[in-house]
Amino acid sequence: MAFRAVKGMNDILPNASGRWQRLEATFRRHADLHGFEEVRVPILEHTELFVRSIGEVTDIVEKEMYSFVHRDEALTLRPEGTAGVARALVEHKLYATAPVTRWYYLGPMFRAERPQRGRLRQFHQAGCEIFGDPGPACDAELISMIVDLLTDLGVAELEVAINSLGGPGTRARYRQALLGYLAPRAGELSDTARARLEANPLRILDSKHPRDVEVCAAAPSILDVLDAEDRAHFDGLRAALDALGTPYAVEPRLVRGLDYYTHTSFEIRSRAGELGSQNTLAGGGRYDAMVAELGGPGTPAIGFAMGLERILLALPEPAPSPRRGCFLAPMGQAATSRALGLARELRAAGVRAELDARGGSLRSLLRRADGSGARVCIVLGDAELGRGVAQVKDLELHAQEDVPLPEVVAHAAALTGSAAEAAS
RNA sequence: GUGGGUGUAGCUCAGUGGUAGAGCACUGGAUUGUGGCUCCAGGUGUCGCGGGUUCAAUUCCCGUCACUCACCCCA
Repeated sequence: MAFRAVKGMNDILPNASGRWQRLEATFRRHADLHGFEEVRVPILEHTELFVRSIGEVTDIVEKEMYSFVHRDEALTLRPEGTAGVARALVEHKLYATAPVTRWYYLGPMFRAERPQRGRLRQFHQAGCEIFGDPGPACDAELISMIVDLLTDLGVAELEVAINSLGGPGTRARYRQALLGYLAPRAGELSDTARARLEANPLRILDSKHPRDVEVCAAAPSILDVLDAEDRAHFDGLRAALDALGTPYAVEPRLVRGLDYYTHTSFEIRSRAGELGSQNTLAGGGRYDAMVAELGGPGTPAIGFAMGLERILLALPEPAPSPRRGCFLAPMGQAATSRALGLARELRAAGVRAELDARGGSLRSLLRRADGSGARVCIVLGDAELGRGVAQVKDLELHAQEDVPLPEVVAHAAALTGSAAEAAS
């Protein structure tokens, strides 16, 4: 094998693309139902955009971005979707057009991490962003939408975790409190956690390292230092989730790795399917400061992204797809000529039609027809041509009949059920 | 980036210090034109790559690469 795909960047072959299409269609439907419209932004952005929005000392920016300089321009393959979408909002001044903007996006993201189950270097996210609504009702609606969407798809064993990171003042205050607790215990922390002590102590809270978990168990909770406004928002979120009937768990140590979150942050996880330890299906939160940071007016915002590969891993095995369309099996030169025209007519009538002109015995032709997944096989040999008919076989019902050539299209359309779809 | 596991047919895997197998898949056939089940037949492998030990390596040793799981991180 001379060439391989780049590590961590997988092909999605036709045997899987059907599942992707269903997943994407379901996401689009739910997003549309909630009033979101699709926005498509570039995969490549100026490196500085991600540094500014995601945060300089985050792992993503420090070591996971595909960055390069091209003709004096520092560019980066997007590691997440929110920054580009927020940039587009500001660049086109769309905050001035409507008080609230609801956008969704879909597409590949890139992070240079070591691949493992549920973690790729090129992976796909679908996400929604709401600009201009300070919440917390819309925060809850977003979370409930994800739960509905995943449930609709068939993902089992969902759990919702929520937390509040408070506003900027709260965050600074909590940072000090946490540092006050952790610094004296630095010796008990893991190496990575200790290294993070100065730069980003909050991140130590969601370490999975047993030592860190133990140390953090008794750490002060951010929920205890929320100010009145933060608390009102968080209480409002909980009340709205209760009103929606969406179960959740409060996790005071839920921090997440992007610096831009304020107030609400959340994660949706599952233990279902073939998910490994990477079991966060969707995550998000409020980022009230980002739009201003990118040069726009102060605009509250919230959003989430979900990992499509992970959702696919969590999904149960799909039912085998039903037989559909026609397989044309001509035998001989004259029959092939006739079949060519027939196939074109079928397609014009909205019937999926596959022509196999390779010839062979009728047995092998039928085997191929069967293997193709077609509902109907149209056999056209010298005997049929001589009588002006085609043999139309229903591969599912094991029924067959000779049909006069002019009626074959209508007959096949009826059998495959394609006519109605084509007409509507 | 750190640690563990695994690399044999298209796929899933077995196997042995003496140059390799099964199942599935694929293709063809089973009274000269009838699919799925059944039966028969058919083929491919640099045994990941490089080096070492040995009369002899797919098997043992070292290195390397790839894949994979976990940490880390996050979707």
